[in-house]
Amino acid sequence: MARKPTSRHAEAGDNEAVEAKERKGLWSPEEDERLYTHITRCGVSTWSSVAQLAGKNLTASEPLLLIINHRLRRSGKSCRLRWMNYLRPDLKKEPISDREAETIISLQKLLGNRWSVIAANMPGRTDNEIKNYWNSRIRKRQIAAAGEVTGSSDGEPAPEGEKKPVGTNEATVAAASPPMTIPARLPVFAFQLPDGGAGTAGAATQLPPATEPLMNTGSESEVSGAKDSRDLSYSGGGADDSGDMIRHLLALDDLEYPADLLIDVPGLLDAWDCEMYVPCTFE
DNA sequence: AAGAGGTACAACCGCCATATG
DNA sequence: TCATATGGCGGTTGTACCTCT
Repeated sequence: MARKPTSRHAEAGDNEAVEAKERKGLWSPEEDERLYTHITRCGVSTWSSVAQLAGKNLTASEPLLLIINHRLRRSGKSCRLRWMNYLRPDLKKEPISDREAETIISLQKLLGNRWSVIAANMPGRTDNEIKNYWNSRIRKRQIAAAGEVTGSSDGEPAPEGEKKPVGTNEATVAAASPPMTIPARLPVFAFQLPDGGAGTAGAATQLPPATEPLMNTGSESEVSGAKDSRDLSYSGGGADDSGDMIRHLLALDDLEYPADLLIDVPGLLDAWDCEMYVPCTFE
């Protein structure tokens, strides 16, 4: 949710002409536009160069001072953060769904606070977003639930703020009552077998647990590979909704399957949302 | 209506890993 | 091999906004 630029923006803006210092604080719409325009047109070589060049698309005849004034006085890190967490066109704008919350809980249990890895398996979501969600909602609820278990709580209901933003399943799982339920295959990728009709959605549960692939994301190249594969996730009821297709959820280590078997639809969690596989108990 | 307190979220900070010269 | 630059990550903070009293 974009917040309205605050007075801090105006103050900073007033000083822009005379102050060449690096800016901090919330990004103004103008800064966003400059950064977005620059990256979509020119891409990113290095973030520090983006910070210097964004907004510099002025003619060579522009006075130097004008160029400087239009330049983004943001650090490369700040530019990267803004792009990754807010401006990227593939980001989902809608609130985190119940299913996504369940995924977050499951993956956090598996991986700990490796938010970037968790985010890599949730297309359209950023590590920052997931981290914030965890810290502001799920963790508090778990703490509250733990308090109830130990009897230290006076039966106080889960922290309200929970105008029920997430589902009851999530609340149940978050109640710190193992064994928790997680999918047999983490919903990373989906594909369609060529011999349609030879199985059911439940077949997914016969595959081995997918704990390994997520542990294999040690290198950045692997992680970026996962990003590239996001378009391959399954959407129940797609164009070819014959109903007798076999759809299996794949994990990162299953990518040796021919690419043409992969169904090109957006949204990793669509498969989850369509309940095309059956969760199983995981110790 | 106004203030207090809570929540959600954007952004910063510090550390670490990697790349480059 | 070392120094420096850069990018990435997780933890944390600051604050706009919301809800309650």
